[in-house]
Amino acid sequence: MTIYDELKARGLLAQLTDEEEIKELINNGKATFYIGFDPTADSLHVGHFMALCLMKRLQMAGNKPIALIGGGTAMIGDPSGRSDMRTMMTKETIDHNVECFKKQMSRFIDFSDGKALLVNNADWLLGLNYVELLRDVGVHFSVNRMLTAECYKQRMEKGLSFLEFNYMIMQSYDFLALYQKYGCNMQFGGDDQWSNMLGGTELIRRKLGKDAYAMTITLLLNSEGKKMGKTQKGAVWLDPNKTSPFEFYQYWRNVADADVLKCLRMLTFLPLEQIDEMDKWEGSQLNQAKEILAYELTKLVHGEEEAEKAQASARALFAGGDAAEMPTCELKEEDFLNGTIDILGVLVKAGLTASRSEARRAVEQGGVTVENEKVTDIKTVYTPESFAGDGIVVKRGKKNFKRVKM
RNA sequence: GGAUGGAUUCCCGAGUGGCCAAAGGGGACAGACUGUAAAUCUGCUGCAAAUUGCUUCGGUGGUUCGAAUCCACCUCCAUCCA
Repeated sequence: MTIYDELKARGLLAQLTDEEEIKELINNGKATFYIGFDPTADSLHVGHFMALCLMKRLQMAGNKPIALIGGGTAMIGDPSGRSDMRTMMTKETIDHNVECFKKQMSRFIDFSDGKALLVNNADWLLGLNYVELLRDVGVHFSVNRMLTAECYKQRMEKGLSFLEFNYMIMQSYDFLALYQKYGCNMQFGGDDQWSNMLGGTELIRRKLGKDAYAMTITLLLNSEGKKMGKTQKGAVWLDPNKTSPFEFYQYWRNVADADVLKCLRMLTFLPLEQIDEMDKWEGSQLNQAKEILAYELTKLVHGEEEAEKAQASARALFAGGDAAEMPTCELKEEDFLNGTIDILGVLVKAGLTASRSEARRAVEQGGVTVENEKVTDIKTVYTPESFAGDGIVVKRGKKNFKRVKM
């Protein structure tokens, strides 16, 4: 199976500028392609992960990837898919984020011996001269055309600043710069980047009279049409300090039935035959598929050892037993008042609830369990001895656990 | 710069002097049912020493016994005019 067919079978391809040409290039390892990542946070998240996987797949097929970190474009902020303006980031924050991105990326992509490149567009964007750029690049953009672009449409209602309006131009300029510097002839990105990417191919054609190609990856949406990889608390991060391997595992373990197969195809490296086999599964059997998905992804992101641990913990916990690997928190002397701490205090200290009021509600509604015993009285108190040794397991709801020690 | 409309709790959105911690919906959370799923039903959704107290309705001052509601100024947003 060719790489192109595989990508297609996995449902990764969304839009392509020239299907035949792109097929030809990537199947024969003749593509030098880039994917841009704007350092808007200090860790990559699931959305980035998908792009990195694509990079890896194409790299394995002999193509040369360029990972572009948008240290320059992040100064502007991409309006695509946003209903309001991003908060502006300082240069320092961006620089810090760029460093974090670099570290995380090198775990996934092999950058040795020029097999892949890692560049930062701050290197060429920040030094640009305004008037020169206008004359050089600005002439090739039609404002009328730009305004009809999908990525600006949503913003026409809410307002769009000139700053953000220029994002497309910067991204197009990136493509041109990479084309000239490294012979980069293709750009990949999320489907929400389509109009920005077209800007680049067009600029190259007008400026150099050469052809360059663009291809977008399907956005990972759940069955409700929302972007996956987001929780109430925010994104699911790849940084174990921001999203622990256990939480990461649990996120995938809990995806909806309707989304498991799609996730397996798009995110894992499991052979398609194996996934097609799982496609026949129904009902509660899908639970196994979820377990596989969670395990595979945790393994890819955090390594086999962490994946094993997360899986073992999850199995033990939901089977009602005890688990060695569990989020733990330690109480201190000062958490006790007159030698005791009440259940509300424990819940708050363990981070299981945000406030005592919330803790009170949880207990009153029968959602709190300590050592597998339901707590019904909000006045229940504990002494330091209760937390001695391995501590006690406090549970709020069905899926929030914490081992509380002294 | 001018005119008009607007800013309410996580989001949308009612409220236009006391009965307002603020309707309704969404989301989130908890319970039942289940398969760590979905759907459904129920509860719940500012904080706390909790039948009470405290802080919230863009900001600052003011009127009033009493302000999300009235007045003044300011900030921001939208639309139209320049």
